[in-house]
Amino acid sequence: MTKLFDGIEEKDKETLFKCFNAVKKSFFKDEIILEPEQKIDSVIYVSNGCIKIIKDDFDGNKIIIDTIKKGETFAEAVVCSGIKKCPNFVYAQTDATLYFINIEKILNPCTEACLFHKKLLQNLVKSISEKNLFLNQRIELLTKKSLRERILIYLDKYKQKNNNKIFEIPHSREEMAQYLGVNRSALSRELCIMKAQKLIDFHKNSFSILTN
Amino acid sequence: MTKLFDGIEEKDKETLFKCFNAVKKSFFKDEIILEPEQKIDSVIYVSNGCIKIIKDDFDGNKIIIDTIKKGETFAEAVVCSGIKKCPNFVYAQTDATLYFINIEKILNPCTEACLFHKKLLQNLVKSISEKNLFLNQRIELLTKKSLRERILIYLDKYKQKNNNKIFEIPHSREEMAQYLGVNRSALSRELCIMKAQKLIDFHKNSFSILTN
DNA sequence: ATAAATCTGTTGCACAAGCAACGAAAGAAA
DNA sequence: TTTCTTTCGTTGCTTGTGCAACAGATTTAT
Repeated sequence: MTKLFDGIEEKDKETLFKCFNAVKKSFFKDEIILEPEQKIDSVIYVSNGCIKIIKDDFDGNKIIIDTIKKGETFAEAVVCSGIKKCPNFVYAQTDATLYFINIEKILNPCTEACLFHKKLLQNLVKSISEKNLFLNQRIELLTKKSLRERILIYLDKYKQKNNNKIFEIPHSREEMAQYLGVNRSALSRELCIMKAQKLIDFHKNSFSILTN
Repeated sequence: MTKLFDGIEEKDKETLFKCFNAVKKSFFKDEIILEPEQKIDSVIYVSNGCIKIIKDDFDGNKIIIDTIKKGETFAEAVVCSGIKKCPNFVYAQTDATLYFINIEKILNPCTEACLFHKKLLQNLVKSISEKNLFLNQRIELLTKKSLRERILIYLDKYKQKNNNKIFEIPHSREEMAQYLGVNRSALSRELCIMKAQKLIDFHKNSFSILTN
């Protein structure tokens, strides 16, 4: 995935942040950064630490939407779409330092000659587009009716990514179930059936697909 | 939804197309415009007619992904993401005239003084972002386990859009089922049960939610 | 090392929803 | 009008998967 500041060096970031009048804020572990419905008009850059985005279901279920790590940004789509209301809770997973960069500053040419502005805009477009494709893939998966189909699509994705017979998945079973939109124990059951039928093999998070 | 040329007048479009060296092509009804895996590096503007994007399932199921009408563009996300391979079939639903606009031309500042370039870039970012949010909403819906929940989320969406007790939905039952990721007859069954339980009411495509 | 907590697999049960097949209603065509 | 086509509702049957509850395994904390 392309990041907003890809291809821009650390020292140049400083220049950009100044040019953008970016606001620096620090948060302690578990502190709330944003709440649902809160107004937001900035892309947020994680300079240090790690934050998590959590969806609070009506039913009280808390689902981790995403984890944003050092050097990454988030909220691009929300602020660029003009909605400008935070759809989820955002917590600090660790102590964290963030930069809030007003989106208007990014979208409008800077008065000073700002060399990296063009690159930044292109990164913005590219990263949102990539996210878009990712979401499309997930929708395709979620519209499959059988759990087995979903599992196979999921595994195939990580097989291609690792490009190896044996590959690692980055999720726990619970997370995987969440991604596939199914019940954890049902997932566990189906995985074991597939293993018994010699369709796949796995040990912990190492998987392989046994096609003939 | 924001369109790529929102806020840009017809006569100015001409200027832009020239500035971009856009390629004009015409297609007859049912002609194939793009095939899966085909290389693509242009955003496509539908100047006349109407085209449809169709996903060809391994199983042979054909699913209409989207319909693009006169004045709209498509393929933004694919070409901006750098994938640059068409993921689906694209057909002409009617006779159609299209403009192919190379994405590099859009992303890079024009040598000539092109007044609308900035606006165009901002539209691009906004429209992809909006699409992004739309996809997120759909994912949220698709991860609901019960059909009833999905129906209610779906209806609520169109209720808010129409902002009226009685509102229209833009899908046939088959399309609605496809959007919800469920079986059509199961959808029909559940809708009627909900009507019997006085949770909702509907006649053809007019719906209302009977909350107390 | 021991205890506590978390993660993963296992199983029985219930039921929501898939599927197929058909008929009624509505709309289009002749 | 009549006929054909498409859409929608209806129903019986079947099954995949949700859910709950527990057990074993693994990891983390004390």
